[in-house]
Amino acid sequence: MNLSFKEKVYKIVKQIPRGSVLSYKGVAKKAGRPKAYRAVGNILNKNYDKKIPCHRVVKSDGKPGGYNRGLKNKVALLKREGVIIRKRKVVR
DNA sequence: CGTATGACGTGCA
DNA sequence: GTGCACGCCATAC
Repeated sequence: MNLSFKEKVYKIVKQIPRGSVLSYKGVAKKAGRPKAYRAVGNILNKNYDKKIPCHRVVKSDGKPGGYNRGLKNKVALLKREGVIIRKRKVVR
């Protein structure tokens, strides 16, 4: 594979449609490494890119997890896109 | 339900 | 070359 695991993760996250969220584990699975959910969190939190809606990636519990640009901003962005946040969790 | 622990894959300093 | 952080799961209390 030409692409490193992190590059695959970026590609998956970039394909997340507006108003939708995906868990770190879900991203890892789509990236071909379902057991590397830990790595996904590490990569996305440390490597923010404007082209990557990493604010649409949350924990399996629906909790926001981490965010390089500020956790409050992450929640605000999600709400702005139509994602409802209740008790620090995503309502589904 | 909240807190704690152990084990895991990957990237970075 | 080494250690750290990240999130998830199971188990325990």
